[in-house]
This record gives sequence, structure tokens and C-alpha cells, in this order.
Amino acid sequence: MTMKTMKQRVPGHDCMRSACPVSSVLDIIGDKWTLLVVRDLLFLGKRMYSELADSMEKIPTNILADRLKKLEAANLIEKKPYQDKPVRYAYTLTARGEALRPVLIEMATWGNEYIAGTVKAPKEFMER
Amino acid sequence: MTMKTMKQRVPGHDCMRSACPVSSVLDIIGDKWTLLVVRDLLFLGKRMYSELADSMEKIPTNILADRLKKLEAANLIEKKPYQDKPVRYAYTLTARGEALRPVLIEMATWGNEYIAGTVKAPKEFMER
DNA sequence: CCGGATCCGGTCTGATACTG
DNA sequence: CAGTATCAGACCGGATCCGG
Repeated sequence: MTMKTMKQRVPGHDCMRSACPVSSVLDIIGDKWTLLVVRDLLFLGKRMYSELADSMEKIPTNILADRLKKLEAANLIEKKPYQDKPVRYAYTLTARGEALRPVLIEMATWGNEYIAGTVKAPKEFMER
Repeated sequence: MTMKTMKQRVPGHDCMRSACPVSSVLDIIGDKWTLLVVRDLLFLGKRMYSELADSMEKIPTNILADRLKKLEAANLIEKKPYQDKPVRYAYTLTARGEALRPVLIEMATWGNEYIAGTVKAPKEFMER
């Protein structure tokens, strides 16, 4: 119930970020974990929950489940069952989610240039 | 003392984000407010504390002060006194901070395309 | 086992009040 | 004007639990 009762950012609410696109985007991906999930789906080819949970950054499972829900609610990812008994889902980016690629690329580019020790991504990731 | 005792992300610590550039960048700008401050400095020409506090998103003053400190510690901004009696500081982006422009631009581009009602930034902001 | 859901302690956020 | 203090409540993250 803790995660479910999180404060919503609804139109008219004090916290509603206005029409600035940067601000609006940050309402969706402006936290430490969401973009890491997107990165794993976009660049690392992950699709299953267990693969996502296995990230280098050790995302807690409750956080992962919560972010997957929010990403789905924001139409950045879809989940489709790939087996029954028990039902298991594969998570994939929607076109809307895929479109975040340039954002991730620019972040990676900045990191490679300005943060020592970061690993350069393979070139195929840096191209459309 | 609350803000000062925040958990540090030091090399060797469990929480240290590894060499992934995206992850490392998110350690610096991966929260809801930091990039908004950068946006104000980069696109809106703000320099003074009071201008930054006046953002549309109503950033709380304690959060603003905290983010300015962290941005300075990360060498993304500098503060220089622009008057004495009393000493007042102007905050400006360093080259390292200015270099985040492509990230902000891609975020704004994504927002304009995929979030209804976001305002398009003037073209001069979208060019180097 | 896998994919989460629940619990819980501690941390952080953010509204407001306050100070020099 | 440029921050600092305070404090309740939101949120994170580790551990654990549970249904299929």
C-alpha cells in the first residue's frame, strides 16, 4: 500500500509541472531508476523481469516493479505474455519509449566526455 | 544537518554506480530538480538566486540551495560575487554544465512530440 | 524458482517559518 | 535578498513473503 498511495501529479494540483517540455519530461523520467530501465531495454536487449532485476546497479525488486508499472502507464513500455502456467511477461519499449534514444545517447556522450572512467558504448548503439 | 548528512556515493560504496555513462550521469542530474535549475541557467538566462527561486515549478528554497551546492561541487556551475555589502553571488554554468545543452534539447524535443500541451522552445534555444 | 507484493527503518522532500 | 531550520510525511531500498 505504500507504493500505491504515492502522491499523484494531477492537473490543477500544486505540484503540476506546467507546459515546459523539459519539466514535463522530468515528471516521467526524472528519477534515478526509470532511465536505467529504459537503458536496459533499449541498449542491452533485456526483456524479462529477471534480466532487468539483474542490472549492474542492483535495482530493488519493489522499485523495479513500480517503475515498470509507471512506464507502462506512461505508454513507454508494453508487457505481453510469452507463456502460460505461470504467466510470464516480456517488456518491450513502445515507439514512444524508443524515441527516448537520443536523450540516452546525449547523456552517454556527455558522460563519456566529462566523467572519468565511464565506458564508451559500442558504436552501433549510438546510431539510429 | 539533515541535508548535510545525506548519503554519499563514494567509490567502493555499495551504491556506487559503475562505469556506465548513463548511470554515472544520473548520479549527478538524476532527480526532479537539478535539470530544471540547469534549464533556467541555460535557456532562461537566470543568474541570481531569487530568479532561480522564481521558477514556474516553485522549487523550495532549501532544495534550490542544496542543488546549487551539488552542482557547484560537480563543477557544473560556478558562483561569483557580483557585489559586496552584502555579498551576492551570480550563478553561471561552466563549460561542463553548458555541455548538457544537447541533453536538454533532446528532452525538450521528446516532450514536444510526445506530451500534449508542452510549449515549444524558441528556435534560438535549439541551436548551438 | 520467478515475478512480484508487503513490511519496515531510515532517508529525503518540500511547505513554511525564520535569520542576517 | 539569500539562504538556513524545522518537521511531517513521502519515498527509497533491503529483506522477506507468497502465489503460480
